[in-house]
Amino acid sequence: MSTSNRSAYHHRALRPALIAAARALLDEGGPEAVGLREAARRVGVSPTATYRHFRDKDALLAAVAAEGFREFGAALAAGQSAADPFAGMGAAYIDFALAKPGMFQLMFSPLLAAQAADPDLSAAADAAFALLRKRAEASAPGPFGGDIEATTLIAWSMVHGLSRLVLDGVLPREAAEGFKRAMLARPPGAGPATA
Amino acid sequence: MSTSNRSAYHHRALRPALIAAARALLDEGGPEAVGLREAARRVGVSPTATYRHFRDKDALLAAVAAEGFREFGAALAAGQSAADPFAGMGAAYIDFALAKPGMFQLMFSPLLAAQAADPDLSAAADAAFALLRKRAEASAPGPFGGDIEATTLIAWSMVHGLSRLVLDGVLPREAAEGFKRAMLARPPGAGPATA
DNA sequence: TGTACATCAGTGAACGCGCGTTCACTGATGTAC
DNA sequence: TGTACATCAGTGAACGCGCGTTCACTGATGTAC
Repeated sequence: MSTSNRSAYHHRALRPALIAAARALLDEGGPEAVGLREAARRVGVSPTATYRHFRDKDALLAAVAAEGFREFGAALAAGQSAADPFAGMGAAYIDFALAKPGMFQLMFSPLLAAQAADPDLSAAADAAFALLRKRAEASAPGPFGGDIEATTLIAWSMVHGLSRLVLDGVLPREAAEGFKRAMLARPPGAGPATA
Repeated sequence: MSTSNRSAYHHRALRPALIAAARALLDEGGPEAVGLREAARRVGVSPTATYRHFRDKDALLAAVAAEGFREFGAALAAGQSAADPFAGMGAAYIDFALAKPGMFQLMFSPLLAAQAADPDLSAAADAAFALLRKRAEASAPGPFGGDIEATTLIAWSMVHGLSRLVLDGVLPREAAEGFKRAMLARPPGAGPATA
């Protein structure tokens, strides 16, 4: 390691290290568990050092969430290359939420709206959401009519709601499997049912 | 007021007063904003007095959530007496979430699972959820097949997801109206689409 | 009707916690000449 | 190649905050006799 034997005073990669530490906290205890001081402690740096790289706590969270949205977009894109693209993307949505619950919760927290001015976060989120819309566009008319707006809204709401109900412990994890099977049996993108 | 001129030492109705104060905090700032100390402060009583009526903070929150679930159940029941019972109940679900966002978030927070042992909360939640299930039962087969489980899951996920996406500021409030219109146009309880 | 006393419902002070953020600072780096 | 110096990236101490919870306590209530 060429970086390990240099002076410890200058970390040289504090920003990504702080983001990584915040992610670890996110994984361990959800959005509530992420703190500037604790992240700094994990990296082995004083709390103050944080402010060299992030305006405040929300800026750090926004950076983490942006990373999350990029991974989310990639997962959705990969999902739609399944035999049934619509159901595939839906399954990818749910799988992401269940695999990275802390991240998912952060991404869909009020932070997103509060940090709307953050170009990195906004761009990452918009890109992911655009995938959903594109997919609905390709698959409309859905079972609720031909409106693309409505198809997007309904499909998105469905996978999002299922994800949250499972994450919040209202529905058991197996519900996600049942849901994915039902989606596959007759995805909303399959058009009107053939009676 | 026969109660106003008695000694202030014994409040006589501290429990409901604390619940009401907690609800007010919930309305003002969401679940995060609810605190034992602040609730006690509002009622004009020492923080310690709280412990005469609630084991701890979570017990107070559970009492508030139970109240919420009772109102939620009543709203759902009222909603299903609409011309289209399925869409009516769905609209009632969404309307409740948007009208009482703090309460809705508390009800569907990890608290519910954490306080599963609380009989009052469990009963209230189960009663509300049973209504959803009953409605799906009456309306199956839905557009995803005849499985009652699947119909419940899908319809519930839909309205829940839409509610959360709007509450979290991801979708604009108008989306809820568009969603309700789409539901009415072809509710999942209407059975397979007539091509 | 009056009184003793158990019980109930409060008080007030304190503990320990961790947080986000600001301040004045210093050590390390790298660039211009 | 060496040196002066601006800039950058850290430090350490402190502020003020509010929280949940525990402790030993006291004032008010209501019931038995």
